Amino acid sequence: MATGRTHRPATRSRGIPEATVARLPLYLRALTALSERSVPTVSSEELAAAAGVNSAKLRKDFSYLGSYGTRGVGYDVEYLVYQISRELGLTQDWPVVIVGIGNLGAALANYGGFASRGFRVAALIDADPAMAGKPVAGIPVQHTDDLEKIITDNGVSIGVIATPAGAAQQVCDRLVAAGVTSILNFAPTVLSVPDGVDVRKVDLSIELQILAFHEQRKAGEEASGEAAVPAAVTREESTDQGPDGEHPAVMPA
Amino acid sequence: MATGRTHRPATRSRGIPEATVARLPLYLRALTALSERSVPTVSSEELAAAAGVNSAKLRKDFSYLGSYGTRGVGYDVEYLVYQISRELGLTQDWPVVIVGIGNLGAALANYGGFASRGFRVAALIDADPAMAGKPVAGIPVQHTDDLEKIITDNGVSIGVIATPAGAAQQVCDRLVAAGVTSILNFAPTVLSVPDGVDVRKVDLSIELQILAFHEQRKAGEEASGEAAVPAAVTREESTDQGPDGEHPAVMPA
DNA sequence: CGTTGTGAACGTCTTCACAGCA
DNA sequence: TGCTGTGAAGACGTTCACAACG
Repeated sequence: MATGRTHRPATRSRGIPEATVARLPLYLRALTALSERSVPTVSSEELAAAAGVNSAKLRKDFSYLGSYGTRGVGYDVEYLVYQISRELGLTQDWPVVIVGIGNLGAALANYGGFASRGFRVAALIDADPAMAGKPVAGIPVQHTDDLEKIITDNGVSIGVIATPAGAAQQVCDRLVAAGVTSILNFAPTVLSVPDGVDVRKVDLSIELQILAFHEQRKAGEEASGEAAVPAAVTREESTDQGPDGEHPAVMPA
Repeated sequence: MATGRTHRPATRSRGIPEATVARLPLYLRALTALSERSVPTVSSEELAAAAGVNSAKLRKDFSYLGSYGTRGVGYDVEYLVYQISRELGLTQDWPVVIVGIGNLGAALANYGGFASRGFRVAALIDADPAMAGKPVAGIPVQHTDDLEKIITDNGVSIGVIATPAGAAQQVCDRLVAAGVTSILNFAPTVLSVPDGVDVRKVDLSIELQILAFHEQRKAGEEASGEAAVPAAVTREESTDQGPDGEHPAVMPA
């Protein structure tokens, strides 16, 4: 068990809302696609459709960044790409280390989506001595012993943990001690980090469990009068919900 | 561009809040760990710490499931494991197909976290004829041509898409047409699905971009009076935020 | 005229604080 | 007494609807 809590008064100052930040990469991706097709301007309606959100939300999001649109016309694609990139900090280069080069770590190392944004895989690190020196995605794997030196030498501030759950906290502690202040955690563990360090987690099995929950709901209601939906096409995340009266009978074990 | 929108009035009926559903897997994992250590009961405070949330939130979450605790004592670990599993639909077996057996797909096939919950990898599917028959994680890869038959024969309702972005929508359409109603999408694309189909997406580069945003903020404020924090340990997601006055000067391209 | 930018209304999620119960 | 369960308050996020403006 860890030490004291700092209570964190959630001083969300005059910054961009977290929900908006989480959508900026989506907009950026849609805009990049438009840019590649040499589309010069785009309306909030069109861009929203491409990003899978509704247009009011998109306009509100953009309003936090500034007034980058032209009334009656829309947004200049190139300009917006630049502004969002800058806001996200992607105009600079972020060296990243990946720790744990198993199946997942290797997949991450090979993933093209990193390099295309400002991320550069500076090093791959694994605890298995047999892996050392072997190239994965063209980058030689280095041993965990050298973790601190690798972080320092490369000025790494973002680390990706793709180790088994048991090793994750220890790796995390070492990353943080060496100067990493942002961590993307793929291991199914809750990481304890000092104040000022950001952790985001991606848990594959959690996503499936959430789907299972909704799937179960659907199955339980298939007989209900509901089938009258005209099979229209919506975008993403339907979170469909027919009427359901009660909790399914609470009976003690 | 897709067809009409159905507007979806967000009829979140008398169900469990989505935010709560998203945390149930976390509680379940923490509880499973306690169960393995044969801990009989746990307080909201302890369990909350183990799951990385605060205790008020946890109690509120559990209150949506029913009154499963004992005042003055806490929660019975085994009983809660059962109740949450049932609520999530994990007491039944969910056959899952993974489409796109590249680095990521292989990592997913090998991921132990699926089998341990109620998920069973029923089939691996890839478009590359050279992959056909080759076993990955002990399961022979099958060709995309047989997708519909595989779905039907195995009664699959949950599909995982780990293909390149370009193939994702097409694969999605075929999955849905064959009867899949829940999709976990790893491809960096917005999927269009009919009403009643759930899509959840995991985008590795988006998570990194969100980290970069916060990282940039930290760097911009390092000189501010702030360093006086007593290095206390908090849990997860600090979302640290020092004071920041202005948007960084809006200058046209 | 068409589209942005935004106040105001609304809904959802989190946190507080304490009554109620074992 | 100690911990759960929950109303009430507050923060946050989304949507509406329209004024502002190129």
